[in-house]
Amino acid sequence: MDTGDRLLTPGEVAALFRVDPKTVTRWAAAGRIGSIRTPGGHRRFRESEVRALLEGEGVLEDLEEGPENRPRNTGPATPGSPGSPGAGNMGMH
Amino acid sequence: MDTGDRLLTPGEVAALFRVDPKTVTRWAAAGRIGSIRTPGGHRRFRESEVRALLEGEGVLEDLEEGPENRPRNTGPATPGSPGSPGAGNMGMH
DNA sequence: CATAATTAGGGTAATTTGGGAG
DNA sequence: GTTGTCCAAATTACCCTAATTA
Repeated sequence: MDTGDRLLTPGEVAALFRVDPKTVTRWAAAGRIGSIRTPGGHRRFRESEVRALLEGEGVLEDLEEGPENRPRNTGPATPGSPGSPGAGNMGMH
Repeated sequence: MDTGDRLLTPGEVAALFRVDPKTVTRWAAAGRIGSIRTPGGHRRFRESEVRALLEGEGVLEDLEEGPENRPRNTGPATPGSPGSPGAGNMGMH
């Protein structure tokens, strides 16, 4: 079961999300994303978790391995993403 | 499961932490991780200790939003947990 | 004993960390 | 409330050659 337990560096995650590494660090500090710390203090993120966050909730099994991005969903109209119950963690008011 | 008393090579530990073998060696040199030296001078690390350090924060609790996903494992607690004998790591500064 | 792969050692660049302010 | 950039410091990654391991 290779769920992709590879660990990613903050820079890798930042590049995936198109944000600054500092922002990724803040997500980890806020507990919004799991992080593994090296004995030296640096953080490592799980590829599977990052992918899950990137996909929102698409539980598709796509094992791509190429730099190219898979073509968009050949499906019909855009599903929109109305649901996205998200639920997650936000709010905190 | 065995407590993992096997000895791992720097390369193995490096792959687990997604770091360079040199970095693992540096951890051992800094006393951040216990290391066993071979008569030749190479270092070996304990699987149990490495796993203990690998325990990251992660999102242990379910933080999902999918109504159809609930791999809740109410199984009995794991008896006989790894006692991690002797391993008194914890490098504090 | 010989070969291939890994590891150790030193040194320098790149990345990451943490806090502060916009 | 979140994100991006500034700073200084620490940690990590890659370069090399020699020794050890398998």
